[in-house]
Amino acid sequence: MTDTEAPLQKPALRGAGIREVARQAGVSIATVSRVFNDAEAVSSDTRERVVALASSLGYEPSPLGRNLVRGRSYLIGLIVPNVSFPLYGAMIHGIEDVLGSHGMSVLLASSHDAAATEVRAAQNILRHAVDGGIVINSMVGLALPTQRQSGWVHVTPEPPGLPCRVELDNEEGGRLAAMELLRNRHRHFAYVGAKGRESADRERGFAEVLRDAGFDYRRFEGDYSEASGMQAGAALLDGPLDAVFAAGDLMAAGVMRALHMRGVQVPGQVAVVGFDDAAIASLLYPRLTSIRQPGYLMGAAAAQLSLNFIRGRPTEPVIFSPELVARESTGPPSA
Amino acid sequence: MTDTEAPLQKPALRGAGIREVARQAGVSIATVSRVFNDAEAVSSDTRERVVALASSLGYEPSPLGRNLVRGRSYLIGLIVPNVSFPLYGAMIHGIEDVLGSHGMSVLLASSHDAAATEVRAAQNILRHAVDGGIVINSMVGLALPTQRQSGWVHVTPEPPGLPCRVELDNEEGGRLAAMELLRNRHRHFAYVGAKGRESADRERGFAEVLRDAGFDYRRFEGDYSEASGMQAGAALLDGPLDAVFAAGDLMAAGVMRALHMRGVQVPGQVAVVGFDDAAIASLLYPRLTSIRQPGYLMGAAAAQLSLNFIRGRPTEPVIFSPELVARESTGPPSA
DNA sequence: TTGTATGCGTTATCAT
DNA sequence: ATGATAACGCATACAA
Repeated sequence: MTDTEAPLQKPALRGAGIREVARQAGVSIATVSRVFNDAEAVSSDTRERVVALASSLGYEPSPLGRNLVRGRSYLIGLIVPNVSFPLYGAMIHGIEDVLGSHGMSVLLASSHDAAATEVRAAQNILRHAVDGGIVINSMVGLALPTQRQSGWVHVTPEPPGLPCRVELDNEEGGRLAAMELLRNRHRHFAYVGAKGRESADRERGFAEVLRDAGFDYRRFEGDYSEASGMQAGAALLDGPLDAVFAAGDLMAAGVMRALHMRGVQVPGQVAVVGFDDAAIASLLYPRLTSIRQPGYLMGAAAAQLSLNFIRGRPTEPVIFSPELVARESTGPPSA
Repeated sequence: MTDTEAPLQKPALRGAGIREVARQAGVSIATVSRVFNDAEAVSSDTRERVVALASSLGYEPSPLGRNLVRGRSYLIGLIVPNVSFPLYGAMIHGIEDVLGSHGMSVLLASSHDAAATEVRAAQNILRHAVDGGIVINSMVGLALPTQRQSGWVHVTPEPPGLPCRVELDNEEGGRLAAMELLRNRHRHFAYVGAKGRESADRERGFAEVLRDAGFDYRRFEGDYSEASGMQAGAALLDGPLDAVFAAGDLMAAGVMRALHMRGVQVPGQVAVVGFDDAAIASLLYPRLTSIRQPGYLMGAAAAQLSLNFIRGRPTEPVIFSPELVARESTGPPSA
């Protein structure tokens, strides 16, 4: 993939500069600059002349020069574990929208769920004089913003002390799942979780509601993969079971596949709730009830936080509430 | 979301500049520059002194100044319809890897499958003096690179005349699907397509192989959505049917759901092949046989093309071959 | 309203 | 091996 370093030929041929426009228009470069920053007053006469000449010469102010003199790049770095994960896609959408409406753009780098790659991604971004940055589910955590001044907002529950932070109320998510399952009069519950604080928070909420209703539950620890969900499904069938809450939709899919392979009806015999409301949730048989994270809004909030920071405004953590998306996997048996 | 335009406070506080480092080290700024571009020879004595002082002052060359004098931004614009779509995610991965290994970064903007948004995305990117650009499945087509000099590579089959282009051999994909279905001795075929050239190419290959084998097929036009796939499934059951090729995995999922709802066994009674090998393909019941696009490689190729263009090298279209990923939906009946 | 002049932080050329 | 110094393309304070 990496070929021998090539000659990187001289600066790409440039079009007319501000000087040439000024010369031909018979004005100073200051006036041309003013026209394009339409801040101060320019006589509509000269303005027209300059605009006409500029467009005929194909002139546009160079972002490079502008950035240098202004001391900013209008770039916000974004480190994301995996672009394809639907939740992150929604966040990116929100980030782009907010940033775009403020004249900023997204400099992307993926961490691919590995600490080493995340560090490389950060270095890649830091080479670019970004005005700020957003990191989704950082594995490196606080070690990141060390370089240069801070201004990085984290979208993750991990480092609880962080000032610039957007997170989901995972405990509430667990509560929602438990309530949905209780509503359908189940009795034998199970939680399929994973390592990390997110899963722990979800389980805490789940356990709390069940306890208050006088129920206990069994647990299985997976790793958010479908395979681990299948193991969970198989393992849990050893005992009485009629309701499963999985900390991720992929694991929920795995549980459902395991049940399906053993002829267990969903939701007839066992109800299943997932987490994230990924695109696959509505494509499974039956369609999967899930706890949705408001990804778009979380991304938008992160972007806004970043902008606030740049502008020197005080920032404080934003916490979002999840939402239950009820589908067939907890509803009445489907055809 | 858009608050009142804020004061955008003065240039972020800067650290020590090259001048300060030079002064304290008792050398000229030229020498400091040389140290950080370790191109020419600098006596290891002064080099050490400069490096030590720079790190103690927290100095790093400013990308802004460097970019200005070099006339490039080390940025490649990337316009993608939808970040979440797994195929595009794979492409982005490839793009990032190649670009990153050449010191370039990705400036991201999503088009969200709408022409208007794509144009906004392009404008957003063009504000940044990118050195080049990649656009995946452009809806605007050739209207895009008009502004500034070209240098944009397209990942799409749409404008066949484009010099900088990466595309998939969709016809071959259709052939692969037909061969897989023929291999399993089916007789009553159907194609579920959509508008656009991609679908047309896939159908052509599909039809060609079937014709050579002495078979005909029925057709249904959807729009790549699961819902349209369900309609197709329902409609096609009006006639004899034991093999379906859908131009997208979502439509294939819809077909399978429609069959499932009517008690038709897959693959026992009807075999199904999808396209793209999206993540959902391996999560469905049964797991879906699909035609995989080598997304990572296509992205990598696009990035390489873009780099070549920047370096003034000749570029020519790259065409990739799809690959059959055989799973349960065309295999023997599963448990 | 417009022009002059300075500086932004760096690289690169040409001396030395 | 190192130092002056001239760009790079623009914004802006100040003067007119």
